[in-house]
Amino acid sequence: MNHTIINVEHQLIPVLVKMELEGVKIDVKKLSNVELELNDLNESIKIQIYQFTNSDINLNSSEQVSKLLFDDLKIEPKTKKKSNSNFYSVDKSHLSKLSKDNEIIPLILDYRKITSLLKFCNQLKNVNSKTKRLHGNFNQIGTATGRFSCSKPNLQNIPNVKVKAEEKNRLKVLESKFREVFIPKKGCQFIGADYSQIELRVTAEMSQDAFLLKAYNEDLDIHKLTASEVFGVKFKDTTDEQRSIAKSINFGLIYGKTANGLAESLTEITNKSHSLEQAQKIMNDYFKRFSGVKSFLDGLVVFADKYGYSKTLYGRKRPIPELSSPKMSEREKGKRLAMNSPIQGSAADIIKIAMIACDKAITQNNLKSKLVLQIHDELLFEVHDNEVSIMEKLVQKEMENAVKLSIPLKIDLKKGKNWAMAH
DNA sequence: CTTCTCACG
DNA sequence: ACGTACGTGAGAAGG
Repeated sequence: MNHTIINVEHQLIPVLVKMELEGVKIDVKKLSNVELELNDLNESIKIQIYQFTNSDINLNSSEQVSKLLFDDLKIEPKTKKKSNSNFYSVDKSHLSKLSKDNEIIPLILDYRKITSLLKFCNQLKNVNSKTKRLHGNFNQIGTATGRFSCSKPNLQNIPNVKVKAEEKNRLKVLESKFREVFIPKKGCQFIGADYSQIELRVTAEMSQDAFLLKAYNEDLDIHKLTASEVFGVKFKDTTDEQRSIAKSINFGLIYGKTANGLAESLTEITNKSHSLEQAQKIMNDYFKRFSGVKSFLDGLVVFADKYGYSKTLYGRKRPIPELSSPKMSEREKGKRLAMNSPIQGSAADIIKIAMIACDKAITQNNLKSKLVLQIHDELLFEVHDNEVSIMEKLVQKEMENAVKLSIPLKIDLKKGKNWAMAH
C-alpha cells in the first residue's frame, strides 16, 4: 500500500477508538414512544391487509406476497423481472408502479415501512448498560473503496427524512423522528458538518475538466451549469426539470451509469417515457461539453485494465479482477468499478484526513468536544455549550483545508439539540 | 448459507 | 436475449 495511505490509516486508529468509546446518547423515552406508535399502526395495517386475503400468508415472505399479488389477485406485473427463485419481484420500485392498480399495494408498502422502522427501534434500544450510550462498531477498512462500514448497530443508515410542519402522513412523521432521538449529553449540543458534493468536487479535481473547475472556483450551482451546457440554454433560463436531469447525469457519471440507466431516470423524472436514443444523445452532449470528464473516466478504465487495480488521489488501491473476467457483463461491471472506486475512495481519503486534523486541533486547543459519528461525508460532534463558537470555526477550517486541491472544498454546518437539527 | 428487501451516503 | 449505477449492514425467509 501507498505510504500516504498507510500514514493516514495509522493516525486514524486512535481517533476512531475515541469515537467508538465515546458513543452517542439516545433519547430512550422518545424512542419508545415512537415504537409504541409504530406498533399501533402495525396492528391496524395488518387488519386492513388481511381483509384482502383469507389465507394467513406471511407478509415478510416475498415469495408468498408475490403469489398473492400476481397469482391470486391477478394483478398485472409491470416488470419482467423475476427473482432467482422464479417469482415476480415485489420490491419497492415495482410495487410503487402498481400502487393505483389495487388497494392492497399501498397497504403492503406501509407494512414494509413499519417493519423496517421497528427494526431500527430494536437496534437503537440496545444502549450499553454502563455508558447508557450507543457504541457503533466502525470498521476502518470495512469497504473495498476505503470508506468505513459500521455495524452492531449500523449508525450509518439511520433514516434521514425531513417533514414539513403540516405533514399529515403519520408514518412519514414517525420516520422523521429517528434522527431526533440522537441527542447530545447535558450541557452540550451537536454540530454536524457535511462536505458539499465532495464526490463531484473530487471528479473535478481528478479530471481537471475546465468547466467543472470553473464552476467550483466560481461557486456556481453545478447542476444548473450542467443543465445549461447540456441543453444549450442560458444559465438563468434553465428549468427545474432540466436541472433535475442534469443532477441525475452528474450523479450517474460517478457510478458509471449507462445510457439505459439514464433513460430510466429520465422517464422517472419527467413522467414521460424516454428512449435509449434520447438518453444516449443527452450523454453524448454531456461528454462533448465536459470532455475532460470523458477522457478522465476512459483513462481510469485503461489504468485499471493495465495494472489490475484502481487508485485514489492519495494512492489507495482497489484490485479489480472483474476486468479480466471471460464474462462480458462482469467486465462491464469492472469498468464501472474502475470509474467509481477512485472517486468514492478519494472522498473517503479526504474525510479520513479531516478527522485526524479535527482531532489534533481539538487536542491542541484543550477542548472537551468529541467526534461521535462519521457518515461518509459528514461528521457529527458533541460540543460543550461554551465551545460552540470555537468548534464551529475549528471544524470548518479543518475540514475545508484537510487537503489542498485546485478547487475549494465546502462544508455545510448546522447545530442543534438533536441530530436532525444538526443535519 | 443464499436470496430478498430496504435503510444510508 | 437480458438487465440496467457505486459502496455498505440487518433481518427474515427458504433451502
